[in-house]
Amino acid sequence: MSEARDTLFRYLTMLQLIPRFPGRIATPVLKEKLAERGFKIDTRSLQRDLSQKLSTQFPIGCDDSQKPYRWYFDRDFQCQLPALDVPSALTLVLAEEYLKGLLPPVVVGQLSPHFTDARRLLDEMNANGLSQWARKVRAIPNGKALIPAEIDESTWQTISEALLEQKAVDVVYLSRSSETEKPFTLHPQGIVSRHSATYLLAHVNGFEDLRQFALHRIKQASLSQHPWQSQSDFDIDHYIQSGAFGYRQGPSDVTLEAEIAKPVAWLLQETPLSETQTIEALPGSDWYRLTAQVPDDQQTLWWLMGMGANVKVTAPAAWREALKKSAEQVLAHYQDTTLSCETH
Amino acid sequence: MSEARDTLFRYLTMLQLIPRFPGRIATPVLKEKLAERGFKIDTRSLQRDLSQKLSTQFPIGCDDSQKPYRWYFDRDFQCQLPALDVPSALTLVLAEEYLKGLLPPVVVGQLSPHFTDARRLLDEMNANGLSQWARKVRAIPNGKALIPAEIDESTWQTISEALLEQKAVDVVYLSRSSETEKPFTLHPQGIVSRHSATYLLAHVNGFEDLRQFALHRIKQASLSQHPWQSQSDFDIDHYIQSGAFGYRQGPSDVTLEAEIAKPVAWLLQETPLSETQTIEALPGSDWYRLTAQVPDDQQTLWWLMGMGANVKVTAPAAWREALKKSAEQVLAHYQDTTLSCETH
DNA sequence: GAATAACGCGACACTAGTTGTCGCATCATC
DNA sequence: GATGATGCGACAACTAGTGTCGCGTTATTC
Repeated sequence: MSEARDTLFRYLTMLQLIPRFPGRIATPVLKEKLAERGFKIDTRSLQRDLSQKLSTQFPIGCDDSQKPYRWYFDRDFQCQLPALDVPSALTLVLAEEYLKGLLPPVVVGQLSPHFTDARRLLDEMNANGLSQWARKVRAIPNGKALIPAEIDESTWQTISEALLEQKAVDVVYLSRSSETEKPFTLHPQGIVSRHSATYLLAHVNGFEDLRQFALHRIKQASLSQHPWQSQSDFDIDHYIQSGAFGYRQGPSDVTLEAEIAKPVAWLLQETPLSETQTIEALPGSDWYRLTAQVPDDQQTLWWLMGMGANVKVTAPAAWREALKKSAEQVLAHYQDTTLSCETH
Repeated sequence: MSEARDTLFRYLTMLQLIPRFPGRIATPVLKEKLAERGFKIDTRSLQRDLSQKLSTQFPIGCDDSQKPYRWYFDRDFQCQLPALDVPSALTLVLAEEYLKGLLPPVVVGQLSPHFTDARRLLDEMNANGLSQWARKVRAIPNGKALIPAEIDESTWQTISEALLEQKAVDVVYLSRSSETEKPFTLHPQGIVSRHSATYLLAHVNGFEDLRQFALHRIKQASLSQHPWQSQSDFDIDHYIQSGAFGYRQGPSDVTLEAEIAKPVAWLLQETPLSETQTIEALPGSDWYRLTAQVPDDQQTLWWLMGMGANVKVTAPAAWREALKKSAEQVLAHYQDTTLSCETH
């Protein structure tokens, strides 16, 4: 940085200070921020740089409808400084495929400059007769992909800003129970994304208890004037494990013991259930004995349930009973049409 | 670009041409590439720019152990041109949490410059007494997260490069069946990431059939001298749907009809199974009737299975039978210890 | 609604940085 | 050991960046 008088570096700093489109920055504000960073420069020079140099070389726009002009980058412009390499671009493409099924479209859209950058790079290879990456890469999601709930772009922006900058928000919320829209002032404490829905954890203004607000049921959101109300001892992991999202989790891991069929054994050998897993063949059959320290949570139980007849849990007893009971109940559903309760 | 003589723009181009650390670029090569892009400049100027301007202002290193000097960026340097905004940074943090459970660590590491960039931005807010983002954001994965298989960094780089640039690779592969390491020359056609494992689809040199190679069982990989052998009619979606990954999928969607318990109804109202789903209350109970067009695939069946007693499928009949049979088999497993086949 | 301050912009002179060229030293390659 | 490629210091010509001033226009304020 030395004398901090280097033009190139100042330009780069300017480019970093100019936000992407929904945001804008006024000339005097820019001057101020540059000064903070050691670039004390005449207003005139700044104006020249913006209107003659940067905006001709970069996709930078100017809102000149009111007098302190406001500058912004094109919505989807992005420039990686060390350009993306091929492996990173491929990774981004894979990441996008996964995330599309997990996060609301708008949230993934937040990253679109990154993804389009990767695609552009791969497309350019394509121009040289290569790649066709889109036909070569697939991500198969880990479970059934429900359709992520739609949320509003400005909602996401407001909420995430409020959460991270510790501000309160005024929202209009469509309550689950009453089906009516109500205004609230919320004090955000955390965000949890689960399945395909995303929840804000917040206090309602004036109350002490923490509540969940599904982002897709927030109809309007804006930063509030209220001072932010914090909960000093809030621990998001503790909150989740206490069962707030339907994921009870025992305080410590449990030892899972099960007999598993061959395909499951193969699967687990490659992508283990946990760090401490052991698998040994059961003599005289195609089955294997699995032992693993796993978290005592709903996820694991569901996974076992999904394995169906390929897994036979012997411990812990609670899971064994849960699986059995679930099977009985399922069977009961179908019992009335077909009489069958045979063992095989 | 106008005269293409603009210094700032040329500097930026240089910065984009200099790769991150494992890669390097020699001065004359850089000159050549700049010329391609319209910056015809004297070698001397280039040398000056590198050693006096860029490497003093940026984390750029120089390997001067042999004479055409080679330049590279610090391994983890990254510079977003329009800097990240808060919502994007939060999204990246969420994305990282999800991807950590889905992709091999090395592959996620490929994106670490992006993630560290986001974390740095949020940490800087923290310095102003704000944020503490790490304690506020969680992603709960969609299913049981198996531990992603480890793969080698250079393996990922080589394989992804080979796939996208249409080159053959020489690998040493630990075969699943024989448990011995064997050398192969592979002609990559695609990559599929599923659960927590990633597979390369490729022809073995001299053969016509496509085989799957788990990346974590590739012990060594290097670009091969062999010319790349393509399969013109290869269609990755068709390949997956033909059942290659255990995901049989019927050619078209089926109509799912089921009775679902209240919690499931709530879930599906917010994050639907499909675009065409309808849910209506069943009079006289807490149950609902669900109708939806869903893909005829294993994923959906697993999801239904995971719902256990909260879902009672009435159509298609094949699924109904599959669920029933699975429940019977599971029950059979546990039958020997507890006698029970009651309906309740 | 008029005064005042803020902002954008053209012009100009001055300064600083950039560029190509040349010469020489060093290193890789054959 | 010769040849050619590369790095680097120096220098002069040139280009581009900079601050200042003045004027016209646009917010802001009382």
